[in-house]
Amino acid sequence: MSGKRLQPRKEPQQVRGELTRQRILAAAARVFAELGYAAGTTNRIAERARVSIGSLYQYYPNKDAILVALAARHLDAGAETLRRHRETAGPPETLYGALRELVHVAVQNHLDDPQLLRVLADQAPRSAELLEQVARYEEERVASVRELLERSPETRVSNVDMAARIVVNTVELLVHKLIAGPEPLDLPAFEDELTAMLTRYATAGSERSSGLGRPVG
Amino acid sequence: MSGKRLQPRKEPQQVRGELTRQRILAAAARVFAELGYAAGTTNRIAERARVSIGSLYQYYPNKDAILVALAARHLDAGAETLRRHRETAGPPETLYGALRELVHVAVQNHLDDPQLLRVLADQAPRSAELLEQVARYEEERVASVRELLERSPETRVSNVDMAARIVVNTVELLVHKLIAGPEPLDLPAFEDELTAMLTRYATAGSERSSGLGRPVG
DNA sequence: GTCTATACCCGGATAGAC
DNA sequence: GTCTATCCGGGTATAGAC
Repeated sequence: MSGKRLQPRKEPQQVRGELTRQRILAAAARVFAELGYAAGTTNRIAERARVSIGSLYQYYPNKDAILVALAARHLDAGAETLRRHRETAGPPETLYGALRELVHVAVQNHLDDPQLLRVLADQAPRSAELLEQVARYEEERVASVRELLERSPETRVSNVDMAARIVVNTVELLVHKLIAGPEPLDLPAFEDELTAMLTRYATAGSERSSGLGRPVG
Repeated sequence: MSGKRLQPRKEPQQVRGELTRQRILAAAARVFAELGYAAGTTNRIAERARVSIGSLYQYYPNKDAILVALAARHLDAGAETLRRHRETAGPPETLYGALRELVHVAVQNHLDDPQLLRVLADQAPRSAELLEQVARYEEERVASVRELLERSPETRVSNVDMAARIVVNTVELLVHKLIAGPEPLDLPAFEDELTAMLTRYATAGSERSSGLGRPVG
């Protein structure tokens, strides 16, 4: 009973804790991006976060959990990117517009830390949980594109299922690879060309019928 | 000077040696394909090859060398696939034919061991040597496609450089991912659709002008 | 609640017998 | 020329002091 300590310590347990948690995550992002998953050791992450290895393990039970947290953060960012885009651009009206949105959002979503994203996609340990989560997400997008193709009167593809898989994966993979690649990329040109390819594919050359900005060629 | 051994031992040094060498390589292919590079330990490879770990290191100086050998073997197979294809089909005459060949050869080249190919492409430790070798190979193919696009009168793309990069990478990445994927793939349909996408892109919907087998749509 | 020190494990690679 | 046994390094994770 000696206390004269009202308003004790604000709430450092919560705030500072969350802060160092973020520091660790940020450090992990950079270390994984630079060295890959295998060479990105927990010691190195702790060092980069200027936190001892012991502290790191107080926030994350193991190395894998850090990667999962990073992945979750990326998925959230993806949804957020789409939301913000629609906030100004509105929902797409034409097939061309939808495909352009698909491409644009993917590009935006990979601009911040392409290297890390590549590690996440390529070297992530295929834990059943994470694997399933990603698969479900992809399935979702494929279904959405398939629906888009079916609904749109401009569509000319013969095999809608296959087309949807091809479109989604093409965007995803190309963006991953080309943005993360060593040589700098002319982003607007890239978006234009990729969107053009997808649109011409989906409409079999009848892209005049939609609200195409520039009738390429 | 005691010998009564003419025709001594045939030539077991050469023949049996090369044989176990191949056994090790085959075992490594399966182990890497199943477990990935990190979890595919040399011990496990030796075990699978029914060879002791000591013997393994007599044939390969380190783990990485095994991976490089595997990669080299794949590149050779690629060239061979192309050669055999042209042997019966002849060189492509039209833009459509060239793109179809590009797709078909890529698919054929990934049919034998897709899992392994994925490990090779994704998890290979980025040793400068291997990295450069792959980059050069890709640059080669991009240049070839660019030339193809420039030469062909049917071409309608606005940005030839970008288009060539997109085409080559799309084929490479899609084939990797979709063939290695869990769900079975309708190969002929896949080849048809992918070729259609690339052709429509390159010719901007004027694919009627070439020797197109089926005017899709 | 953050640190240091270290236990524990496992993989790559080598030594040396046969 | 193939084996067994082992070294050595390093990475994850924990114990326990402060």
